[in-house]
Amino acid sequence: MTAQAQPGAKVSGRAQAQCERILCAAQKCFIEHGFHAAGMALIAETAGMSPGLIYRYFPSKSAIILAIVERQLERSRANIRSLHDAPDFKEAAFNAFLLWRDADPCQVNAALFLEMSAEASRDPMIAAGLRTCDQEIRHELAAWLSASVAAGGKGLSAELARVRAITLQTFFEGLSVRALREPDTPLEELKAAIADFVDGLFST
Amino acid sequence: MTAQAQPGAKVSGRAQAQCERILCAAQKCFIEHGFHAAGMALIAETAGMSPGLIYRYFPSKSAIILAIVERQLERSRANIRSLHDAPDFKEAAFNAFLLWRDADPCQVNAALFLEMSAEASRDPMIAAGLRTCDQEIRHELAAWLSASVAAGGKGLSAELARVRAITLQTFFEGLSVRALREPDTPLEELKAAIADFVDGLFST
Amino acid sequence: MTAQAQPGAKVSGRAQAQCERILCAAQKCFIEHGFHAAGMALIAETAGMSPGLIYRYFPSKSAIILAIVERQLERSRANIRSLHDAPDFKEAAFNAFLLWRDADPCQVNAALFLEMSAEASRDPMIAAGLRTCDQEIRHELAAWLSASVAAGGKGLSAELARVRAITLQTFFEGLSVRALREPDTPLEELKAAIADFVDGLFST
Amino acid sequence: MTAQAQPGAKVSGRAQAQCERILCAAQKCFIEHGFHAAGMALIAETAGMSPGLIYRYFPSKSAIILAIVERQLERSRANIRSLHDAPDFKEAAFNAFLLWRDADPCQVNAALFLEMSAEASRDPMIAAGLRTCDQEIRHELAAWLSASVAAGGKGLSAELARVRAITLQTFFEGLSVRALREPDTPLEELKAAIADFVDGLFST
DNA sequence: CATGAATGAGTGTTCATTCAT
DNA sequence: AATGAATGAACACTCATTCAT
Repeated sequence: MTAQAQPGAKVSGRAQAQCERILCAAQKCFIEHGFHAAGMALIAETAGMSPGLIYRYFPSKSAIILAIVERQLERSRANIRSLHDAPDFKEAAFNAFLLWRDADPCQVNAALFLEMSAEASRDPMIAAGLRTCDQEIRHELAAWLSASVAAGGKGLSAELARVRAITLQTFFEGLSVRALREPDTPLEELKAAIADFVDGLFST
Repeated sequence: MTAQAQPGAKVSGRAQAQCERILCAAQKCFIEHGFHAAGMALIAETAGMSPGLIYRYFPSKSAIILAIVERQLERSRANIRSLHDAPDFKEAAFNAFLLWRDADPCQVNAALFLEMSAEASRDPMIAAGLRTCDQEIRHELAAWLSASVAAGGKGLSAELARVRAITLQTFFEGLSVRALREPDTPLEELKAAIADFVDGLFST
Repeated sequence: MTAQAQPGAKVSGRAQAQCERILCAAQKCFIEHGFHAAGMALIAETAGMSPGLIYRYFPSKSAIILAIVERQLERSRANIRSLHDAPDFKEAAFNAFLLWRDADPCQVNAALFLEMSAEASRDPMIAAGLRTCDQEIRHELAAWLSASVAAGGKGLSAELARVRAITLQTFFEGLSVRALREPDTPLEELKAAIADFVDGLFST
Repeated sequence: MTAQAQPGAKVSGRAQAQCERILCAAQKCFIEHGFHAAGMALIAETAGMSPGLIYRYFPSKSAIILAIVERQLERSRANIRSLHDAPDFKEAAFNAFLLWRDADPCQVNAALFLEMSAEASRDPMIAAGLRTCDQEIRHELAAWLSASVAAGGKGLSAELARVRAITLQTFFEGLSVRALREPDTPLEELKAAIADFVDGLFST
């Protein structure tokens, strides 16, 4: 019961807490200024530490992005799993989008999502990380779509589930772009478009 | 009526040609290396001129992006208008995506599209340009959707046309993200997803 | 006759002059502060230009050292060839050492020589450059030693000439070390040691 | 007489042991990576202690080099004294060089020797230390050279002994440079050059 | 109109040194 | 006595932009 209090965990806890501080600060800076414009000095200042200290925890700037991607993977998985219990998918999708758009600075959000996607076209490590992340999320989505209705799923055939997972993923990624390119789009319009999309797919 | 009678136009013609050369070169470089990694020196070399000369036609690197955005607007409008004559929307959508993904260097493509979207979150001028572009495209789409079937349209009500234009736009933007994050996705899978999406929206 | 005035040579002349300025400044800085302690900013300031401009002419700091090494090679060769006409080798050797020790900042001197040797143990490119330089100088020395007395040489057998070239080279390199480790050694003592060394080798 | 009776000495003994560990580790690191490339962190790790602890025994990185120089002085003296008993100086000189070139990590060797010499041109404390070291070694050499043949010496006059000590010292320093600049020189060539040098000096 | 040499502020990263524990 | 996390001032190098020619 007191296992959490063991000294080893304590030490590791300190390091992990520093990593958290750095990742949160980096996310905030990347969102506000973009990946290239956010210098290590700014990230360090935001994290309340010196630039040099960051390199004790991450070997490079790219490694920080990579860590953000990997951290996000688990969060996305949790979000998708929560769909199993959602009474109305249309509502759930809209709420997910809202969270995604206006996430607190310690969550990946739409802006950072695009920033990372753009960076992937240059940095192979980031590209690989994103690819893995996307695949896992798609598998999770397909699992939900092919689960029986009784189990909170949609009861689709395995084949259709795979295709529709792509369709859903694509549309949600499109929403991220929308949020960035026309941030002042009225929410009702987006809600209507989401409804239009979901109704079409799951109408039968 | 004769060209010689308009010396101003002649000069303007040359200037416009230079602008074209710069914009094409810049697009090529941005697509190949990304917005930040493509230096002005590379753009100048690609355009076959000196770096200094670029600044005679564009006040800054951002201004070049802006011009690319605006130039793309007209092209997109033309693309959408061609939908009126397309026999099968599903097929047309897939072909549009292919062009978009593998565009020749003088066309905006998926990679550049995301690059610009990400940049917009920092540069207000680019943001404004993209917003205008998106709106015009959406209006064009809505016009097509609400046109009568006889006129090559879809005969939707004005209200539904507006919503569905957003839905379509969102999905296509999502396809851009897909193309960048998982470039090796089999084309058949994407084609199936596009079909899944279009079938759902226009099934009735 | 006016070939030197051709425009091509003029342009190349400008670039070469800049290279010279950089190399001279770098040599001065390396001698005064050492290779690592002499920052690019200091070299640039010494050369009367901005740091960025150096990189138009040399791709890296190491490349500057390499260029210095290569430039020195030709100078050393010329020095050795002048031995053919020297009436007294003992005198010539001592004078060569004096020049070497107190060279003007645009000549490699003892301090820079050691700096480069030490750096070679880390930078393989510099190591390769120095190796080539040493070999060429040794060959030049051997050629002089095996030339007939009538031709200003020493008339040694080819085999002995090769060995003795190493002996001479080694001793001269030792003089560089001496000049740095005990700079206030009386010149007469060094002159006596040089005489002792030369007398021994060429006594018969 | 008992160690316990001298608590001060005990403490000093521990401190001295720590100093030894640091010096050996530093020498190893300097030889393997060079003076500037060997960081305090690496030295600390090699010595099996924390970086901070080193500063309890040495005020700076330069102080470590200085201590290495001083420690080497005694070792060199011992080496020279062993010449008294050497049957063949030529052989002894070659063996000394081999040891010098491939010394175990707790001995100063050729690479470190040059590293220190180069550093001396900047750091006055190191320069002073090296100067003292060189003088003592030269005196030791001169003493051997002027000792009677019966005593294992060379029986030179005091004056010639002083000069020849410089000659010998210079040549050996030159061998260090050779070892670094052309490490793949065949040993036989160096042996021949050493023989050439020694034969010349001691031929009569 | 056109050049390309020149600028200089800015980048990610390193490392000798310090100090709270 | 000992730790190792933390500092911060460097460093080599880049690149959008300017300007003398």
